[in-house]
Amino acid sequence: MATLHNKFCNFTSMDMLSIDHILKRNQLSVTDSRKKILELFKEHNGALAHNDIEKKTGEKFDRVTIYRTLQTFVEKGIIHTIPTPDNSVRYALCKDECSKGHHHDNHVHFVCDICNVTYCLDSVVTPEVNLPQGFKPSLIDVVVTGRCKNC
Amino acid sequence: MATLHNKFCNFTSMDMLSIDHILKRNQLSVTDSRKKILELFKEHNGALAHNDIEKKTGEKFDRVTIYRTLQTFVEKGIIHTIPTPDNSVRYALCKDECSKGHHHDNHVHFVCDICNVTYCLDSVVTPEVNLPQGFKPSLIDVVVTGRCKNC
DNA sequence: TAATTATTTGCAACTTTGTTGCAAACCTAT
DNA sequence: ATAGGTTTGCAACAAAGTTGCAAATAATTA
Ligand SMILES: [Mn+2]
Ligand SMILES: [Mn+2]
Ligand SMILES: [Zn+2]
Ligand SMILES: [Zn+2]
Repeated sequence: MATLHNKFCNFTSMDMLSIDHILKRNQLSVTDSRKKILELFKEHNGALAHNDIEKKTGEKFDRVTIYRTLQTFVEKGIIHTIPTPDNSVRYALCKDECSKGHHHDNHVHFVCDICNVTYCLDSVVTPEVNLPQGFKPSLIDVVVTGRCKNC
Repeated sequence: MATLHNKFCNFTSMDMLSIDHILKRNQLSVTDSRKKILELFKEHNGALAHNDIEKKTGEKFDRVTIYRTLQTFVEKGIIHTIPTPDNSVRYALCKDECSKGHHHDNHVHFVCDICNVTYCLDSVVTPEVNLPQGFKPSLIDVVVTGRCKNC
């Protein structure tokens, strides 16, 4: 397996192919901004906020483009949103099962108070909740705040 | 028990006293804006966003005052915040056990997709979550979205 | 009750975050 | 290589949130 080595990217060619593939699979044209933002999600182990992406890409892309790219990715089921107590939307990569308008990210999220990293705890399945009579759930978000394993 | 009847308020004198009492108990001076905002929370059965309060109070108070009042109330444990998937902070009255810097609102929240009302489901206690090794929870937010009992 | 002190408010000015329309640039397919 | 559809960046705007400070209000003291 060949490895690409330029100063901007420490991805293997397989990773690159997979990024292109994710876009194509979702009928999205392969553009610089979409590739770069997907790369960021792949290399960053945790969730990213709009602002994180803006910083990590430097001045490379317009703010509007980032907003639109994130929207598109959410719609296509490539990333999902995570509500947080401090009310800043964060985004993380979906598993392969998610698709256009159909998310299946039924895992618990953890936001570290100290390092501020947001984890997708894929192994922790969203618990059952017994709602009062008449309430019909369609989505359950569980966000745990505390001290993470690295802090 | 006497009842106050003017066009602005359908509160009993007991309610009014209790509003004053909540403020005094928390070492807050009793001002028009604080009384009015607390009143809104008492009469509205559900959570309110900053914007709801701005609308319901008309032009009566400055936007900044509302921001500061909500902050103060959260700090004192009079209201608590509710994270929502659409990322608009909402606030709801705490039970009496909450106090300065020490919230005990361990109940599930429900946001209706249709009428958009946010409920504190006081009877539904936050479920246990088994976190992976090394993660120490300090707060668990459970937000359920769906169709409410009135929709 | 009146004067004094401490707290809160409103305003202005500003920053950050998010939205929209449109022409130029880019990607894809022929 | 070209044509057609899509995406991007820009500009202009709207909404949300923050800060400093002087004036107004509430609490305390005399
Ligand atoms: Mn996740
Ligand atoms: Mn609540
Ligand atoms: Zn941490
Ligand atoms: Zn409803």
